[in-house]
Amino acid sequence: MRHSMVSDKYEKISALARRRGFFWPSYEIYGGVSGFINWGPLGAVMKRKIEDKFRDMFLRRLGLYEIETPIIGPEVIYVASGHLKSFREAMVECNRCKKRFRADHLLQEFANLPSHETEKMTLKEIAEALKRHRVKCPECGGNLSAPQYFLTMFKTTIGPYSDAVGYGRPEAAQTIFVEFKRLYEQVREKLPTGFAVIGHALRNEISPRQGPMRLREFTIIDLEFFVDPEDPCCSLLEQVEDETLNLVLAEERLKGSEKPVKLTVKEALSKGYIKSEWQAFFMALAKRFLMDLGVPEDKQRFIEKLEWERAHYSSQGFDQEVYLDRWGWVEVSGFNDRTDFDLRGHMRESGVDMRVFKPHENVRVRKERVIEPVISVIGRTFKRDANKVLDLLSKVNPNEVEKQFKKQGYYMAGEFKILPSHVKFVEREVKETGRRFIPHVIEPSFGSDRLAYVALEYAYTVKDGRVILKLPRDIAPVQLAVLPLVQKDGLPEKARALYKRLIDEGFSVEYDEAGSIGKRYARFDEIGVPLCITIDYQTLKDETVTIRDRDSWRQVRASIKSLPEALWEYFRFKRNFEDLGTSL
RNA sequence: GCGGCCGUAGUCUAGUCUGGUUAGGACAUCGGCCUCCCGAGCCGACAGCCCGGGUUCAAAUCCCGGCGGCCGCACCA
Repeated sequence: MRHSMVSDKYEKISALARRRGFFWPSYEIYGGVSGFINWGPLGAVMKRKIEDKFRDMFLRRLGLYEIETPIIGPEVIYVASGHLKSFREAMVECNRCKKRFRADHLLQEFANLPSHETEKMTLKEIAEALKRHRVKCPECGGNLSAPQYFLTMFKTTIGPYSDAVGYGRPEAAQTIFVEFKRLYEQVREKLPTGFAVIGHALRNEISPRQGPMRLREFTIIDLEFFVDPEDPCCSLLEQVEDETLNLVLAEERLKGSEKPVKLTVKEALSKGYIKSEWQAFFMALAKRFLMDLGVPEDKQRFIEKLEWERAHYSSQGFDQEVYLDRWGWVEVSGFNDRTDFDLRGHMRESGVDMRVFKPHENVRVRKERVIEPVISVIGRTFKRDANKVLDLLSKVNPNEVEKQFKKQGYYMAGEFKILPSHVKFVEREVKETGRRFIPHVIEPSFGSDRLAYVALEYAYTVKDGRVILKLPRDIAPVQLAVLPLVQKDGLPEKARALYKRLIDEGFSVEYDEAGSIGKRYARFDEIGVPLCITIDYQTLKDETVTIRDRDSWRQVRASIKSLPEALWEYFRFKRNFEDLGTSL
């Protein structure tokens, strides 16, 4: 961290963003509330174009789908997802110096309790343990307050006078899991398949700062990709297998180093560093995504999360980080193997079977040894409990029962002693038409606001003391500016006609005749308009215009007639600037 | 949430210590003049003491509280 009196890039970008309408803090006229920002006229368009780029790369091209779901959800959802338990921390405050600490950290440090133990403790148990081990404030030795939970979900009630508790979603993922059964039917029971939500999420951060980087309300892009755990191969791997990734592995981090290794996707998988092929695939895609947003590959890395850093649902996780001028490495996306954790949780709480059925290629007939209870004997022996016993026996493993019979002459099914006379073992033919299982989930998740900020930071350049936002042409909020060279001799009229024409062709265009031509170029450079089209005296003679490139300030001359098609190709990266006309 | 520093037009800033005329300037913006390709020049306009309370004849200035920002601590599932 730097103590800069000189303003850093973040400050410069914030100032520009506020002045020109990319982003700024919300509710400023009432003093502002930290953790909330507005995206302005330019920022909202740019952010939407970034989200559209995600839609193109991750959904359209892969045949996956986007859905739109509510932000508020009933409490049970966050019971099932584990957030109500995990999305909070027991904290204590020192009565003397007022410093606050995580209670579990204190217990681990001063009472030598392992983390898996402190994790399970209730508030009461934590309070007792703190007392028992005489834990004091590690800073000043003062007495600590009773532990209290701080829940980082926004809580509300649903309906008037209702005691139905609801929460703002801290991630959009749960709204997908909850609907999985129906969605799976709608895509005609296809696996693998995936659904994305691009929408707001809420997290009641204790003390958010850092402008658009850490918000209480932000746009999350969650893609939940469902796979058969027994068929985890990625069918699209060849598209990315030679893509290189900068990986900071957990084993390296445990040694206290953050040295990245540069490996191809293929290598990272074969060495077992990335456990899931689909995870690796999405990471590679994310790398390309960020490169397309202007972040060079050496400013990107994937850092493997250590066990205790991972979310409660994750079995392996990488964060994609981008190097930023002010904060160093900052997370822009996360890749988690969520296994069947979430669907299993919703099965448990709702009682709905979320398993999918996958038919075998051929119906298999298998001989199976099963337990057949001798009902008459069981009835006589267990009387009232007979049904309970039958239920238990239907779930036991026959081989295990047989083993116990051989070993000790009986088998304990719960509290009931089963004797060999209670059951028969029979060979039965079982037709296996398929299998039922809970799909596993690979989740790429992006913070849209961070992506937008990152794109701005990497676009921000200074040339001859002037700011140029070198935004990739497909996310620039304004595509074209049409400018009469001077404000007389019929040039404005000619320019306005061209402006209308280009608007009609579907471009986002600005018209501007105020001030000198240089001043206007500068203004449009500052908001990242890729091309300026200038109407000059030559235009009046031969219907040609100059097109000026934002980044090189070079110009070409082109006929008005050729513009619409050429420009469409340019903005789809099918044509270079030099090929828009003849060089000047 | 704690501590330190800070808060004057859209932006940057003078003035605050030592209370006192109409809060001064620059850039930006808008209008006009000028202008044949890179924030040119001239004229004019718009626009400000974070909010609340207190002290005082008088508060941008002193005091208290709040809000916000930056940095550090903590937090970031």
